[in-house]
Amino acid sequence: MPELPEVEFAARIARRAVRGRVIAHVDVRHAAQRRALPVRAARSLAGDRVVRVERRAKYQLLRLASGRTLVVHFRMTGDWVVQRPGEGEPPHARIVIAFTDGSALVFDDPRALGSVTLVEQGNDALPALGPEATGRGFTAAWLQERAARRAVSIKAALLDQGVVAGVGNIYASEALWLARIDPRRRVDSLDASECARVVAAVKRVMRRALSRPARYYQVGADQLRFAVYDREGAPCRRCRTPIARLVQAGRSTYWCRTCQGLSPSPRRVRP
DNA sequence: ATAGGCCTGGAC
DNA sequence: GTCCAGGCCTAT
Repeated sequence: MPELPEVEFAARIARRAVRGRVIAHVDVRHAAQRRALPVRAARSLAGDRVVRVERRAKYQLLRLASGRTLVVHFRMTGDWVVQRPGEGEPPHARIVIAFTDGSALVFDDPRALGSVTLVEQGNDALPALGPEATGRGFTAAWLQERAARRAVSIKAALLDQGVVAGVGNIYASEALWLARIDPRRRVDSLDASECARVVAAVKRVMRRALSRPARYYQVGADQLRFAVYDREGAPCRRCRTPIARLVQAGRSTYWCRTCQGLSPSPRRVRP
């Protein structure tokens, strides 16, 4: 589900639910999660306190009073469930962070691909990341510089977290449609004005998503949220051409062959 | 640059 | 049963 806007939304939920609370115990319920958070590490969390919750790209950082950091990544299907005292657990509870007041923050993750890791004070909590997709540092000049002589598509470049952080497969397609850029274009073939269009479009789709707190993505649900994603065969909102799907680097890309053609000047048809 | 792996559930 | 899925890492 989650790209930058959804993770931001989740971080706000976590912030409200856990800031200042003292951890009673942390239970790791799924063997796969134990690779990232071994039993020893989980056990060491008892008695620590969450002092604040930050977000960077698709990561959430739970800063602890001990100076350590819990780094959370939702991957495909992770999410928080806030559990009040006495409430039951969600069906796919993978990691339960229980607090001394009886409440809990539950990492719910059907596919169990997400991760929670404990990073000691002084160690890097995160890998190298490009500027935030919504940030001032993400500019046409930056994109062009990072794209120089790279033989990847613009679509793949947008998914590269070292180029721009927080964009995922859905909003990459959405942004390229908005910018009217063919997703198959080599990123180093974009000129300055095309880069500027892409950057503006990424920021626009991110901000739009941030302004409507849609927490979940569900296949087939709420088609109105997306212009092209998961709309193969449905009419383009600009020109009525059926939306096409292609696979790039193993991921689906949705696009409009007319609006996003390699040649300039797409025709526009009144809706 | 691409395929495969991690996992499970839902759609078909 | 088979195929597909919003992410990211590793190996080829």
